[in-house]
Order: sequence, then C-alpha cells, then structure tokens
Amino acid sequence: MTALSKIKTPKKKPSISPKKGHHKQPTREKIIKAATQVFAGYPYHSASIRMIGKAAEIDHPLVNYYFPSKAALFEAVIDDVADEYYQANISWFDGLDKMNPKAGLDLYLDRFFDFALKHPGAFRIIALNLVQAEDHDVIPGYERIRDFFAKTKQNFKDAVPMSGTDDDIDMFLNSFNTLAINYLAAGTYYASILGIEPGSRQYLEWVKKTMMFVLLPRLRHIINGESKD
Amino acid sequence: MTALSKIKTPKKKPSISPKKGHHKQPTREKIIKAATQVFAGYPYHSASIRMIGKAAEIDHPLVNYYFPSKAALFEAVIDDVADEYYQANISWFDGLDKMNPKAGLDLYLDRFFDFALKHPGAFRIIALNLVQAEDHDVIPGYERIRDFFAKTKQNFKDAVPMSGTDDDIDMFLNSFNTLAINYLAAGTYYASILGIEPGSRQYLEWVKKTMMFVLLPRLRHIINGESKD
DNA sequence: CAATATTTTTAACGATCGTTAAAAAGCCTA
DNA sequence: TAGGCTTTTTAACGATCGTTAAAAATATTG
Repeated sequence: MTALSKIKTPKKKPSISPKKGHHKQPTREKIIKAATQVFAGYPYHSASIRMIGKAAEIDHPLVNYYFPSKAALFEAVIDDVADEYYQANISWFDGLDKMNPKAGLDLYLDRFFDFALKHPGAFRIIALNLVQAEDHDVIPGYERIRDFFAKTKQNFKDAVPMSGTDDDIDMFLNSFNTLAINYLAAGTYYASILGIEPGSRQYLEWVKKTMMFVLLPRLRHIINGESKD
Repeated sequence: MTALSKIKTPKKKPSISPKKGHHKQPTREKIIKAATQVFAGYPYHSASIRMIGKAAEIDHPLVNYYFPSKAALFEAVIDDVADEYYQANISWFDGLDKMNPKAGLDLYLDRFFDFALKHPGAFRIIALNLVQAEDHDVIPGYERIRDFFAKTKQNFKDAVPMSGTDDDIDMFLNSFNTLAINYLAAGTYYASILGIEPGSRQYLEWVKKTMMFVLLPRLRHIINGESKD
C-alpha cells in the first residue's frame, strides 16, 4: 500500500459511465440529491452535514465517507447542477434563430421556466451564495458559479446572431441572469408581495411577463443593432 | 417593583431625541454600528454575537445587555438602515420632475450611488437575507425588508408623475430594485467578472451605465404612457 | 465618603457544528 | 462456512454558537 492509498474515498469507485447498472452507488447519489435540497434552502455556512444526513436518511458521518469534506460535497453539488443546467440550456435555443426577438424570448423563457420547475435547486444555491463576504471566509466552488454564468453567456452568444457591441451584450446578459436568478430563487419574497403562491404557474407567468417587459427593448437593440438612444 | 420591571433592558433608556447630548448611549450605538458591519458581511445565521462584540471592541455578552436577543439586534439594525435609506431616498427625487426621463434617471442614480458609497451596509444586509428558507427558520425582520421596498415604491409613485398602468409600474420598480440591490451588494461577483475593483467609482459607473441601458426604455414607457409593443 | 444603581467582565450552560476513529454490520469470494 | 473487504453505525473530539448568572468595576446619588 502506498501512502496515497490512505485517501478516504470509497474503495469501489463508481464507474464513470454506469452503462447498465441503474443505481451503482445509490448512497452517493442519495447524498448528492439530499445535499442539493439542503444547499438550496440554506447558505453554505448554515447548511449542515447533519441536515443533509437526515434528508438522505443516513447517519451523518456517512457523508464524510463519500465526500472528504463539506466543501468537497458542495463543489460536487454545484458541478452536478451546473452540468444539468448547461446541458439543458443549449437546447433552449433550438429554432429561435427563425423567430423575431419577441417570439424568441417568449419561447426561451418558456423552456427556461419549465426547467426551473423541475430543478428548483440550482438557482437557489447560486442566489444564496452569490453575495459574498469581502475577502476571507470564501465559499468553496465560488469560481464554479462564475463558470456557470460564463457558459450561459457563451451559449447565448453562439446561438443568437447579434449586431450589438460586446459591452451592450454583456450589460444585457448580466441583467437577464440577475433578474432570472432573483425572481426564481427569491420567489418567496416576490410572490408574497404580489399575493401569489411562490412555486405556482401564476408566479412564473408574472416573472415571464416582467422579464419580457423589461428586457425586450434591449434584446431588440442588441439583435438588430439599433442606435442606443 | 412590578414583574415587568425585570426585563433586561438598560435602566437608563436613551432619550428618543438626544437634543444636545452628542453621544448619550455610546455603547449601544457602537453595537449597532458593529452589527451593521457584521450583518453586511454574513447572512443572519452565520453572523455571530461574538463577531459583533469583537467588531465593537466589547465583550460579547454586553450585546445581550443592550439587546435581549440576536433577533432583536438584527431588527434594530434593519430599522436603523431602513430609516437612513428612507429619509435619503425622498430627497433623490428633488427637481427630477422638470427633467426628461433620461436626465432624471441619470441624476437619480448619481444620488443613489453616492448614498451607496457612504452606506455600503444596507444593500448587502438585504441581499444576504432576501433569499429565504422555504417555511421554517424564518429570518427576523423579514417583513421589515418588505416594508423597505414598499416605501421605496411609494416614494417613486408619489414623486414621479406616470401614465403607465400599475402593473407596468410594479414590474419596472421590482426590476429596478432587484438590479440595484444585486449590482450594489454582489459587487464582489460582478466586478470580478468585469475585472474592476468592487467598490471603485469605475464599478459604480458600470452599474449606472447598465441600469440606464436596461431600464430607460421602460421608464419612458411608464412615464409617457406609450403603447407596450 | 457611603450606599446605591448602572455598566462591564468573567465564567459557564446546553446545543450544534465538521470531522475522526473504532466498532459493527453487510457483502463477496475462496 | 471462514476470512477479507466494503459499507454503515456509534461514539467522541474540539470548536463555536446564543444566552444566562454572578462577580467585578464604574458611575451616580445621598
């Protein structure tokens, strides 16, 4: 045995491509799923290994058996939801190039919110941890959140032919992402203002309407290259 | 002595209007100031009484001498920054009615960001605690955050004559507040994307430019009552 | 100055945190 | 079935949390 073999990862590693075995490492997957749920409810430092263990219906030290630390688990969760999102995001642009900006944004948001309904965790995890402490006390996987947005932006630039300047496109995309993340993640707040149920279709319709109202003029601008003022 | 007199608040209450005494309750004020700083850096459940004590250069149990609980202190801090903001906010509308939307928004944002530079805590406290847990584990003073936005909206509606529908105005104001809060509170994130220093004038200029770019078309819309599409 | 009231410090409580070590249980193969 | 490996459980560690009680220090009043 080498010194390196003392690393505390499970000995029987999961095959990267599970092929036939539908649930090769059920415990590890249960933990990721439970951790996603817990990290979607509490900021990194407030979420606890014990909460995650309880959500996964296991004893909490088992989490440390599959993940060397809370930080590593958090990064695994971020990677997981980011992959899920990234893969889905690409498909949302299908066929949009044949539409006008309004119809395109309309369809894109439909696909977006359809995903958000099925994967409520991703946006909350990001929103809960985006506002950072000044220097110290950094949240692990913070740079992965940056990657998350960077990929989204690249997808957009690749899929949508635009005539606007890079500056204009960045202003638009940052604002799009900011509004989307907040309206989807802080639904408890916004919905309570509006007197709607946070997770309801009605709330998502309000979000869609609002985002189209605010963003459509500038989307037209960066697509058609109109003058700014 | 009545039973009620056993409440553990300091016996010599601060006079509501300090009149002449410039620093009547210096310790209490020191605590509020330190707590504002700490709550601006960490979400409610991560910020600790001990951090606040250290920031105020006092022993931490003294915090509980002036405030019965962490929750009460947090509410006092929110009230403090909300009052500060509310009072300032009203003055930002002075003279805007004689301007066109673009010049008015420009000046309003200047005043807004000037305040933000001097009071960096307010927006971070709100942003750090706006995304809530589902049901349980509620952050104290959450409804005060709602009030905070509600007052802002009312100020806007009172000061700016508009022809748009209430729905349109609400969509605009919610998005305005969301963008402002995030760009100001999560400057660490956005500035790092742009390669700028988070608290710098240059970053605030980017925020201003971005908010004008995104919001000006719809501001014109709700002021002039133009057709939506 | 003495007595009283207020403010601050010290010490400790029960609870929860992330992590580790060791024992127990389950599983596979010889 | 026996022995070795993987997985799970149990127990415990040091640290930090909010809060309380009592002692000490300081300020106020007679």
